[in-house]
Amino acid sequence: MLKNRVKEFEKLLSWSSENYAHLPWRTEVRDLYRVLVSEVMLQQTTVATVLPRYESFFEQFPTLADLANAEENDLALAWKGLGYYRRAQNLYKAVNMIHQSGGEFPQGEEKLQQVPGVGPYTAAALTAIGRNELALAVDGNLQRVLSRYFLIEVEQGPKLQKAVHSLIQNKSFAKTLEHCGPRKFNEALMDLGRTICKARNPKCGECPLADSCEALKVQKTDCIPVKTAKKKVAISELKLLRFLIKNKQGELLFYKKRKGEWLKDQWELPTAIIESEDKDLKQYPFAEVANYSSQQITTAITRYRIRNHWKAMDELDFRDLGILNDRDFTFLAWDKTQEHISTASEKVLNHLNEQA
DNA sequence: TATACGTGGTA
DNA sequence: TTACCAAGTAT
Repeated sequence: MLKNRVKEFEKLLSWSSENYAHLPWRTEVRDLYRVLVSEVMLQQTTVATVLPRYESFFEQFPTLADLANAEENDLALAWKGLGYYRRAQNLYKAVNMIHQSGGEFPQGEEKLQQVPGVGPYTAAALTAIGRNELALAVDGNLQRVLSRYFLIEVEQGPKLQKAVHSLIQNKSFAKTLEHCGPRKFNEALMDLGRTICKARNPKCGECPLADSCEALKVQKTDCIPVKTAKKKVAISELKLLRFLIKNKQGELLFYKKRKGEWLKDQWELPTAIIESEDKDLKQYPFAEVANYSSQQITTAITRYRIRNHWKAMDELDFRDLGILNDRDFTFLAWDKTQEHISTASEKVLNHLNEQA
């Protein structure tokens, strides 16, 4: 019965030929290095966030060898603002591994997954989109589109990802994929998921697959993919104080975040917790300090909403607080430095700069 | 298997 | 404003 779907997927390709998103990484010829970088950049990130950084990244690191031979700090700087900074650290490991083994990417999804930062999705994307070989790159879009289309009522998460990926085990489905062209097929499904078969308010009226969509037939597009039963982690309020400690040159004091902390290897303004709903939070020391800014800058990280306040202080007075004793501190000209300063610290400083 | 990991946009 | 969403992976 899947056989009957072939014609339906031809409608998808026909739709795609009219509505194909001409994104900068969708070149005629694909360089696996570029595919890897774009796939990693796009993980859990919007296209709009990646767009302004994509070209400049490859001006700076044109080839895999260039990135492998670069200073890791330069990669970290190029990644600024993209979030999930571990991705950049894994990407650096990945290109070095591949560079040292001759510059060729491993063959097959299984071996590709041995590359740092490459999981089931990226391995399949390198194969299907990069190499145009038979694979199904099951990201959030494909999970949503295909679980609706085939009415796969498996709870969202790794189980659904596997269930959708297993469609490729079906000979008829695989044949269709091959017939359409793995790259074309995967990209068409992604475009459909992003623009039509959206998580909220899908535009089924404009969908080329509407005639044969099982979820639409039974009016279940709203409840597929099936939401997980477990309750969502609550957002926790956090009030931080950022200390502004200047030396005679007007540079500010920063410290480097360690392994196991948020924003590992980034420089941050000396920071203390003023208030926290999460009493066990160990990211910063607690401190009782008076007379800090009444204004605040709001930031967020994982499940914390952060209200950032600030306070100018002498270095000696700061030392008297007795917090962050054993840290790697340095004075930096924050707006000129080639060091990686955290987004939150920069936001506070930019705000103060604009006021001045 | 559940949780951690950033950030910006939208309803 | 809150809640959710966006081309996942590592542990």
